[in-house]
Amino acid sequence: MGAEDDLTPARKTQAQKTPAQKTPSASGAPARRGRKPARAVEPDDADDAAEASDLDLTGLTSVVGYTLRRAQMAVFEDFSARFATLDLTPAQYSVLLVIADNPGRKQSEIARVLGIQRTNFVVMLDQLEKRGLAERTRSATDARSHAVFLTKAGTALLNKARKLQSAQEEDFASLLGPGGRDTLVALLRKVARID
Amino acid sequence: MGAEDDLTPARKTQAQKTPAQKTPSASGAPARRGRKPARAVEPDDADDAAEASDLDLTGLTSVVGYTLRRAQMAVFEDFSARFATLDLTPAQYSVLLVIADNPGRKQSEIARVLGIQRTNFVVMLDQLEKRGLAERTRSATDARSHAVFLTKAGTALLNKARKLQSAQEEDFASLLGPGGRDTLVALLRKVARID
DNA sequence: AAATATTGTTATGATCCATATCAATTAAAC
DNA sequence: GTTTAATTGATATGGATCATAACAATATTT
Repeated sequence: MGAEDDLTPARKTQAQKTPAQKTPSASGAPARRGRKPARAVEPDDADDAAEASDLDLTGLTSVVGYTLRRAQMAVFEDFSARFATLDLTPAQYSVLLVIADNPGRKQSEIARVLGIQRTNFVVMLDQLEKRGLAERTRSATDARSHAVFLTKAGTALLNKARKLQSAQEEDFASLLGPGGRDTLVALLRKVARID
Repeated sequence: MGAEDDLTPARKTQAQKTPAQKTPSASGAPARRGRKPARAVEPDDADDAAEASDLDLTGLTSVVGYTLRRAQMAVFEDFSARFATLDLTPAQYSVLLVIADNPGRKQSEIARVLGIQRTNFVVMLDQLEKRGLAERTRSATDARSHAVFLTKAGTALLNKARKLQSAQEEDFASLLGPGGRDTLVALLRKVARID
């Protein structure tokens, strides 16, 4: 594929999309036809954006799949913003972490455990290798496979990344309460069927 | 402009690797964050992403972002399998649901509340309209905007979908325990900052 | 030795998401 | 009331992600 694509640190990372909400069009339009939200459990509302539109979202906000997707998008965005200075995507971070914890394993093993197709993992590794963060070495026992390691630079970058990541986890902890974060992770692991 | 895509209702619904686990019991060992599983002899582990390899994943399995992503992928896959007969993607289901609860609203409103760019929403609506599930009507008060409604067929399909969706939620409830599902949704809403 | 499987790789297409741009229309400024 | 700005729907386009087919080199099985 070649090309000197990477090195572009600026992904998108632009967040807020609902800054201003014009006043709901008057003209006697039927504002709401569905039923009211009638929300029961909601500790903290007192925000903007949410009430910006008076659309009824109650059909979705208690659906696991939908809240999962929205949460993932929000967390992904937050992650990207934090890691912009390191120019690391969430996927790249996960790769570095797994390599660090499992040095010398085959490409296909790293890819599989992360749920990445080994064919797509090739390009990911290419990029990390091009940036001098990871390296492939030929296995002595199997000439087909490549043993994957982190370079010194890769380890150094990963350590910086770990700190940013810890900060994010702490923010989750303070957002969700003491055991809230742990509970969330435990529930998600069950749903994802990892471990 | 834009070719006809395909009229074939049968999308792709790629190879399903996890054919809907209806048996949600599976409450085996909860949250083992220890070392390797020691792997008892059981190589016929049907599932691919299984931890057939003894790689160390502990660096990731307690990260909110990673577990979120894996959970979302798993749920998405499960959803797609369940909804294959209806030929509905999760995104399409969410659109139908919001339209049903908010009939007559503008495209841009529906899109915004779902976090979809209004430019991308155009194509989504095109497809739903082509299938006779939704329809646009010109607003009498504002010649720019289109009021969106479900057709009879759209309502009928949505009702079928709701049942499948309820079944999925029930499976989550039995997988995660009594209040587990509700707790998960509440936590995810906080993280996603919806409501 | 021949057939088969694994590993890394390339190429390709599909899907999703974001941006720039545009025409029609409405709202706001003057 | 005319000019200017904002909104709405739409098209085109590029990037990122993901899946599949095909292939060469090597290893394993028969």
